[in-house]
Amino acid sequence: MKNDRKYIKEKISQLRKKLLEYNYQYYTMDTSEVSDYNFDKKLRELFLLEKEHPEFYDPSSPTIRIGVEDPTHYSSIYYYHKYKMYSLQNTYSKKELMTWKKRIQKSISSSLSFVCELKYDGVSINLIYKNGFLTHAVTRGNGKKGENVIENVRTIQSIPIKLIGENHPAYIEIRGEIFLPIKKFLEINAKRTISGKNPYANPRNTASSTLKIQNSKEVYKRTLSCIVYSVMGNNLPFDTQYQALQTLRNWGFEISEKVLLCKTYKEIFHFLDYWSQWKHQLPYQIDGIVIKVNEHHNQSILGYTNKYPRWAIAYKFRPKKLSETKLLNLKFQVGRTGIITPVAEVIPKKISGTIVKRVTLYNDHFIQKIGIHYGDALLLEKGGDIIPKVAKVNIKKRLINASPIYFLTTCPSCRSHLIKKNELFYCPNHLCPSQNMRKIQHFVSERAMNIKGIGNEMVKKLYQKGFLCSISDLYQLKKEKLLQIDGVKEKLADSLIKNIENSKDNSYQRVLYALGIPHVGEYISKKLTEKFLNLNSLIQADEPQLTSIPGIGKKISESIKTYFSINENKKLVEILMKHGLNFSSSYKNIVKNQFSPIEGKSFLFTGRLSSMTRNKAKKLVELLGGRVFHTVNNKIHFIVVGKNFGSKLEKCMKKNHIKILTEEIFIKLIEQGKKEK
DNA sequence: CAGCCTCGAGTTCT
DNA sequence: CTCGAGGCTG
Repeated sequence: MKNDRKYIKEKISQLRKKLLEYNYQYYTMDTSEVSDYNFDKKLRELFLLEKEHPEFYDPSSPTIRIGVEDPTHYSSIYYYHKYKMYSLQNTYSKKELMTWKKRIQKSISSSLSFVCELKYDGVSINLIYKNGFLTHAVTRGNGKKGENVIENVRTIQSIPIKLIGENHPAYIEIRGEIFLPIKKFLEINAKRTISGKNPYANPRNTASSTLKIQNSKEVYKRTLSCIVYSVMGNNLPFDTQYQALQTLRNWGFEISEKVLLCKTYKEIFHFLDYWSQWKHQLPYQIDGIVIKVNEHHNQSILGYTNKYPRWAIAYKFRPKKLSETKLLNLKFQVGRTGIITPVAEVIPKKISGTIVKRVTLYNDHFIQKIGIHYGDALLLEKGGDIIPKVAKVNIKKRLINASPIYFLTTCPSCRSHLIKKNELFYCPNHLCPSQNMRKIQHFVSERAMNIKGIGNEMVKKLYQKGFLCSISDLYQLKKEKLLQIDGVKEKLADSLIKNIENSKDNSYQRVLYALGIPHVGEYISKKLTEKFLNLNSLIQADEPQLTSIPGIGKKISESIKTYFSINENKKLVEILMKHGLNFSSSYKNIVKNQFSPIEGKSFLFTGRLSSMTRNKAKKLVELLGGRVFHTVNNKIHFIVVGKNFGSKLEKCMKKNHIKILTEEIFIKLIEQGKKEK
């Protein structure tokens, strides 16, 4: 009996080892010692043994990747990325690429090299390995938080469950792209068509929806692929992008099939031209080329903006086909701030998976630039594959008597004379019915007061019936009025009333944003409510007080002053206060504002710090909600003085309000700031 | 004052 | 996602 167990254990371990090895060979070296048939046979054998002997369970077993694990096993599906997943700055022109290269070269004195990789058109994924084992696979989501799709990702053969080799970092995140080879995509669609289902629009969408299928065995059958391109973590065993790729390959991953390490425009452009010509020969879709600064230390000098790394750019191939449709009608919409937006209504046309009926023309400048006439044949593309955009007009199909488009001179809603400010036309009437309705729609919207059940359509109906003429009417809306709206019955009416009532609990910050003061969005609202703890102090604030907030200048402060000087707005705020909406910051907010040493404060550095780089210091300050400037100005609270400091210190000493800190005190502040958090 | 970055505002469809 | 405006840096 004892021997028997020992034998089984040995057998299981052998099978696991062999399968992992085969798997690696098959998918990375393009050769295999074992046929698919044998591979499956061994896999099945292992599965049966493991099922009979659960005591030998091991999360790294190759069987788990084919989805035999109990799906109820998952913990929560949402997962925060430890390192933010950025998107890439992209460009369609070589000229812009040259500007980019010149720009980054300005901030870097040493010689730069670049790595060019193919940009696979798939779904971004963040693979988390702890001590060499795959533990999570998280979709990009919004860059900070994604969905854990580990069960499905385990079925992907080109992703190792255990990294090859030894001494792997304790924690790493590997970034890659999951995609579906074109051939497989066509097969899946052929099958779907036969069984009467709608075919998928393109391989990318298919890969994306495949990752979300609940049944991992189905996912396994679809044979997704994955390539990886970067590693995040501490003390990584390489210091260039090129080495990172080689390391990834040694760990058992697939990397971009073609990689170029180079220095000059000429080399980069040659790579771009080559692949722009030959991309169709590849068995998968690519939508461009990614160009990255090779050296990690140069990457960290360049750093990141809020959205992208400054050290990388995607050169995208022009979207393949433009879809032609016809301009049927031109509508002018009035936004909540009075901006008039022209929207083209076109013959419905299917473009990469969705039917497009309307497309924005932004403003008059855009219409003139493209040169659109009534009845024109419009060529559409999809910006980022979601929002349709007019690329150009098919001039050949223009009718001889086609008339050019003249922008409106009066508001389509209230007939007021429009005012032109820069490129935009505004309706100046702040009582304009259309603007008014838009304001209500904004007020109830998800990001503002988030009143569920009352969306744009509902507001429109209520507005047209005269039940909802201003924001404040919301809070005296009676059930009997709601019941007069099509499709509203007892149950819905009750829930709407309840949701309106509940919205009174929203924070001051949300309420302020919901008012819709021009130029005051979510971010500025937040800043304002942190500095001015109730509405009264905001109304009474003068310009210098307002502009002392980073991000608020003359225009925004003027807009705020103007808003509260208009009678209707004053009345509105008064009524909302009576209804019990929040017009002061919560206790938590007040405490945060008063006691955090870093949050909301601005720093300036001079001289060299001994315990960290300036870049690191900057990141720490920003992480804790502070700001870092590089030149002396009136918004600075602290100057941190290091070795060999420069003239900035002298300039700061002339300004009485700036506190001078040594490095030690700065570090203490940081420590304290971390504790508060 | 140019150039960069961030924010606000408007938009599409499932 | 995209465009333009506003704010800030150098």
